[in-house]
Amino acid sequence: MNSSRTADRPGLDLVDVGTPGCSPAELEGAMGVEQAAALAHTMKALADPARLRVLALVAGNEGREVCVCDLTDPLGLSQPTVSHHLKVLVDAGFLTREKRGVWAYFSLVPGALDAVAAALPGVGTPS
Amino acid sequence: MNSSRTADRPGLDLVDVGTPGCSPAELEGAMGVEQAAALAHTMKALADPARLRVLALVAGNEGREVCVCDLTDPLGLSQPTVSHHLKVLVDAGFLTREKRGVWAYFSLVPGALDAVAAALPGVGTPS
DNA sequence: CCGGGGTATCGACACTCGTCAATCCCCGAT
DNA sequence: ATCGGGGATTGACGAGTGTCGATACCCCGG
Repeated sequence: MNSSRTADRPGLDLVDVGTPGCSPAELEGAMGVEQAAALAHTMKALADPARLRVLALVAGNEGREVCVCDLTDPLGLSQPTVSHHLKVLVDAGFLTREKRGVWAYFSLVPGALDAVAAALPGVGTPS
Repeated sequence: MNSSRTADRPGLDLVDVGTPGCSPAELEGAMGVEQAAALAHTMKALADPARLRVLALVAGNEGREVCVCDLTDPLGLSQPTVSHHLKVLVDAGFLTREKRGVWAYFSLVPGALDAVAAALPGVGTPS
């Protein structure tokens, strides 16, 4: 817990003596804790170079479906690692996995990236 | 290094015999390694509940500038932790720090969030 | 029925990251 | 000049994560 905060902020010491100037809990726009955790969890799935490249590769070959063995070489990662990243992306709702026979084809969920982009705080709040 | 990949994928063995079916490096839209690393580094700054709430708080109080002591209470974090998160956000280019006297006021950089949202692979690429 | 090959899972390891207590710095006020 | 207080930095620790090798699964072809 934080202590102190006994000094007044200059130019704001007018309202009340009880409010010491830092407006302790008067801030608005506070994103809920669960909402922030959920969004952070979703963005953690994107905050990785390998996964971003996976998305770029899948997005760039939207017509042709992409399997795991297509990604190991361009990414320079081992097959278990690529499979792990794909699982993370599928679990986050960015990709869909369609297993036909032995091969697993991945395609990106339309609108998933846009939903994340729109959920960022302050995107539609200019000044 | 990955090995094998000797079998052909069904229905795609038509282009060339030299390409064994998984089209080793024929994928397009491959984001550069540095570019992916930079974007991932930027998104890592956003992939945290505390930092997302900081941005929401700053964005929700655009008119009133926000100092560190304003954030410790709503976030429930200690002052060093809040300062650390603010440093990360400033370093990532999402916030600007303006120190007037003893107090440090933070305001968000307009367009920074939108730039990240636009840099996501496949945002403007619907099918 | 058996073998091969693509894929997913497991265990382990190294590295990064979020958090706090303690401390230091720096500016304004007295 | 001295004091007080807001903010940044340091050091440390626990949790989370990316990576790989080894292995298990499972479907298809012969």
